[in-house]
Amino acid sequence: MELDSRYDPHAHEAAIYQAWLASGAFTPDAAAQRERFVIMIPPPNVTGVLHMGHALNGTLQDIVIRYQRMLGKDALWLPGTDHAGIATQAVVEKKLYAEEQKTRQALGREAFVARIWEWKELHGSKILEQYRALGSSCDWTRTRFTLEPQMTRAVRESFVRLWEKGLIYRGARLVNWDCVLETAVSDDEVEMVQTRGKLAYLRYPIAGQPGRTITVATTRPETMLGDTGIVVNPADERYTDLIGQFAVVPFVERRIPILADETVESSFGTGAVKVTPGHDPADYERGARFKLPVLNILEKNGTLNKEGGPFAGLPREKARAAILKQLEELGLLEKVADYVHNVPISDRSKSPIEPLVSEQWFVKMRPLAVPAIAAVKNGALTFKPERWTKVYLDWLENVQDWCISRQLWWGHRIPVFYDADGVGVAAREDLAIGSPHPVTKKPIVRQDEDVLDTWASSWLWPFATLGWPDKTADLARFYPTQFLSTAREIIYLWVARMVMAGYELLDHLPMEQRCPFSTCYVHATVLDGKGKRMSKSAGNGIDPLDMIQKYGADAVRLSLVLLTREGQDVKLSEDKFEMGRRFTNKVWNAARFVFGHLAGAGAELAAPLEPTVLEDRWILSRLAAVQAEVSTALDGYKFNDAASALYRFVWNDFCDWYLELSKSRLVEGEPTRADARRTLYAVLDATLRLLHPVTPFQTEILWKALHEVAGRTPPAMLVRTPWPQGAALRARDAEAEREMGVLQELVRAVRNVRALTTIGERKSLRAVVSAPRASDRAVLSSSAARARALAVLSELEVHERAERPPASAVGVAAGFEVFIPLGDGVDLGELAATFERRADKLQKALAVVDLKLANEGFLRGADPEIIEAERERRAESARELELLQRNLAGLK
RNA sequence: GGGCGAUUAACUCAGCGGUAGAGUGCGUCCCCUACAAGGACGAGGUCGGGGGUUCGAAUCCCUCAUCGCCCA
Repeated sequence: MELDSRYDPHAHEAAIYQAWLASGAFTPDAAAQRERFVIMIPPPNVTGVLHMGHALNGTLQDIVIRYQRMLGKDALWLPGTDHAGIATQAVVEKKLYAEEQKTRQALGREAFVARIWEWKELHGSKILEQYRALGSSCDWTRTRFTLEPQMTRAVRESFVRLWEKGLIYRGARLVNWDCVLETAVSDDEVEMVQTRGKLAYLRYPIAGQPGRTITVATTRPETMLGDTGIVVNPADERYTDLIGQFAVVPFVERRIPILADETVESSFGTGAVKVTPGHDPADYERGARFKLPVLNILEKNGTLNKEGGPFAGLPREKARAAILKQLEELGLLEKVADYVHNVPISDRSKSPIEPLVSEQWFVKMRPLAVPAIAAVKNGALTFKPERWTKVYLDWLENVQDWCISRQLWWGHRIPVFYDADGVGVAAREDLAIGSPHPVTKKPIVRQDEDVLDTWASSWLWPFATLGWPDKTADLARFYPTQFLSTAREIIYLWVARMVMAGYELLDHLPMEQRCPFSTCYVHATVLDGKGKRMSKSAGNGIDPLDMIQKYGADAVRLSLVLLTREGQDVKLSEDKFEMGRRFTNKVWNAARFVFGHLAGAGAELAAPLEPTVLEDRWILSRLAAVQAEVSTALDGYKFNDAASALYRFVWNDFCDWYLELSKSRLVEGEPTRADARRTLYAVLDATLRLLHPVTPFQTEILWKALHEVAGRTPPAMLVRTPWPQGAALRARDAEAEREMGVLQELVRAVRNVRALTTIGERKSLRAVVSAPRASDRAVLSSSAARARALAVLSELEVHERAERPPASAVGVAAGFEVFIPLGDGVDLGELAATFERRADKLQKALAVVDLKLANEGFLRGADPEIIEAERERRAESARELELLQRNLAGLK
């Protein structure tokens, strides 16, 4: 295979992905009886497009699943999408209106839902295709959708079970109401948007005290029509005498009580607070405490209803303006001040949410929360990073009942059927109109119109996707799962609910097997270069597909992982992806080099690897070290540690030193050529495996090429090749690492001299080393050829003690000097300046160490090894300082 | 209002009790048949401020400041 000198991801990615699919590598082997490892994808919205958060999360999951697969586990990453009730309905509704000027009502429920399905079939797999572009090794044969028939069965089963246990009830509650889409929406579909608004100060006359008023401040003046009380802090002297009196709401002339409430903050507004239980969550609670009536002043579309008195029929914005105007005319508007506050905005319609009391279905959450709380306390569930445990627990310990009904058409229709008296019953199978009500025996007249919140299906995701409620083979084999990676904002909405559902519904399993996943990894939030959250509305997003297009999927994956430390947010700008591209190009070229020298080596490679040459022993030792580092990191989901260890190994050890050292041995006739080739082959082989979870495409291509050039048939695609471990690796070799360290010091010292004088890079030099330590001399003598090659030396003399030849430059390493005779006319000024700086630093370091070693407390308190290390360090520094100072004079 | 996190080189971030590190950027030099998307070398930090614990603090504790996120 001829390889370009530049890595071009586009030339290969699509074909590689197809080959993976064709090989069936992503589908766990049905016959296998191995340990399993399962990840359920957090299902993205069908309407969604891949954003950087998905790309990061997808990368992390893919790294885990590929690693586990290579470890020999039966690995399953199950993909799918979420029907995203309100979002999807809104998309199609908008499209219908834009293209045909039709409302969904005009079309009718059945036809409209059919339209959504059409849309879904056409566009619903887009985001999953984007996951493929990233390289995700999902088992696409098991792709799920939260609204498919199997999921509907699961949803109905769960609903009926909860119903039968009395955990589902219907009631009037305050919910987030979207007046445009005319549905309740969940808290997560509401965004708090900081808004410059107005704070209006309204005067309410006091009943029976003509001329006297009490002033309340509000950002939503129109809600005054629903006021049923006023509260003041009992300690607030301004209002003491008014407590127990009544105020009169203008326009509707309602008498409302003035009550004492210690929770009122006297510093806000006027210290007197109007209470509108029908249209404000805090007031709803306050009203409940004081048993104030709940008044609803709004129609479902946001216009004022008959409670609005003179303003009935007006849309809320118009009512607000009209009320302010009329209050002003009546002298009841004290003032209007500018005020910055948070306004709840519906994500879907972008209209302000109105808290509204309406009849909804609820799930009692308290009983479900109990085992979910126990799960983290008994270790069945672990969060990473660990601090998210608290967020999870806080929510569960204060959990509110869950409003599961939505006034939408797209979703799982609530399986409750009513008789003529309105008595409802939940049923697993549809009850036909006219059939007898199972309890009352009267004919069924209708099914509930509402659908369920999307989370009421996605909370079943970890097991409904495997066939539950049926006891399928998949369910038995793959539940519970091991790893869930998700965004922090859905810890309660989704994570906590899945845990609840697992414990509540998988009652055929013992308690310790019910938790749907054992590790919940909360990944970083992706921010833009300035530290703001990426969002479509802010327009500061970076499209991952653009980046994949530009830099390649591997580069995007690697960059994301290198940039994201555990649990910390990541600031991303486009240029960051260069890092990944450079690295993939580096790997590519290193491999090209190896391939170039492996051609025709087939027979040689078959011999066992018995390294005797220093650099071979050294690189194999480094390989063992990086394997251990990467394995430990991945076992602990420390993606950044794994990627940076690989980055350093490939670039700084393998490319910078090993490949350079191998060059002179790869010439025909060199005695250690076969060893070098075998080592190159072994190291590249293992390195590709170690890199594969992070950069799967490129390593797969190179894997194939490596085997081709070696004249071997790869046993399998890299994707299903074992992780290098055990006997596949050599043990660490401390002696080789030490010796290599000495060689590297010499080479650096010579290069340093070249750079700081005008000698240049290529001129061959004679070098004389003065090395008092026998161990250094031994290494340098036996490695003279290596040193000559790397430092471009014509000659290397090694002495125990050598005098500095006249007119020579000098390099100083920790334990030895290297003299380079130059003849006259070479400027050594810069070299001298560097020596001075180094000497200066060493002197300071020495002073610190001396202070330490003179400190009795240190000698008494510190570990003996630490003290020993400090003494060695002192000696080393002193030696180096002496060498620098001795040579400094001669350089001037 | 409650909670969480961040603050280390010009930038982005590692390090989290015992010699301050990387990548990018910057400067100088180098196209030698793996790679100029490269190589070599170098400059550059009183680890946000102030207290405390300790023989020893970027690292642990307290406090302040600034920025960000979540919840109410």
